[in-house]
Amino acid sequence: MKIASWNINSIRQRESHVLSWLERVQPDVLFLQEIKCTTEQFPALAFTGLGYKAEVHGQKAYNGVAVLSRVPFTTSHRTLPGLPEDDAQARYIEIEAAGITLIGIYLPNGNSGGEAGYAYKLAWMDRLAERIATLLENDHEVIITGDFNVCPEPQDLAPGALSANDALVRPETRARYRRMLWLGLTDAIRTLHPNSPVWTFYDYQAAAFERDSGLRIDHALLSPTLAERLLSAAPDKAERAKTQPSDHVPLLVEIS
DNA sequence: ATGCCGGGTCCTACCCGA
Repeated sequence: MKIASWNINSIRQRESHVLSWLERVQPDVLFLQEIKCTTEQFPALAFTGLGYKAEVHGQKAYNGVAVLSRVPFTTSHRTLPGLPEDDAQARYIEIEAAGITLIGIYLPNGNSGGEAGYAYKLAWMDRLAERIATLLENDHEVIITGDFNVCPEPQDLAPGALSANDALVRPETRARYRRMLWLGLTDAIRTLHPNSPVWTFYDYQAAAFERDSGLRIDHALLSPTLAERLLSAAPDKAERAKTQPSDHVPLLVEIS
């Protein structure tokens, strides 16, 4: 089973990129983040032709997540359980397919909106850990993938790419990421690439891609029995070299 | 480089991303 994630930075700008990537890679499930459109504006029909059914949680202008699946699935949640009822940010989608709970997230960046913006990020991470704990307590097999906006460790950012107090690397951010690992989840990409730089994002500015100056902020976390079935996990760097790319590259995880 | 690009929208100067 091939499970993928991609922060696409506007699906309307990059529909053709997604279509060609689906044709080439043939994932069973692809989670998308930052679709930057409403549910109604999402080009679901374009993917139906390739055999993918879409579930979309859109929002005007910002955020927005979706999942495309060519295997049968049911949708269990479109918002992160535990968040306030009036939270309108489209950042979470959870489905059941092939006996697995699959979660796609666009975790808040936390650098805008001052301390309140950062507190929102931390609260979101707390609710996410609670959701994962509940699923694991109920013996679900779980994969959670998406744009986490977290560089888990110092080797997860190129030298000089971020300041020490950036919300992606602050100690409180990293502590909450570690808490998810300590619940029993495995970081699929780092587990299979323990000692090499792995980037999933390259800034559009200052020729970051050409300088190989990136961040590892998109992740795939697996529950224990899924981790035992892990075959491969890697970002698809070639997508970033294409014309008008997203600033993130797709991740692909393969499970036996 | 606390925004150098590249999305978005109150259509055009400004907000946001990482």
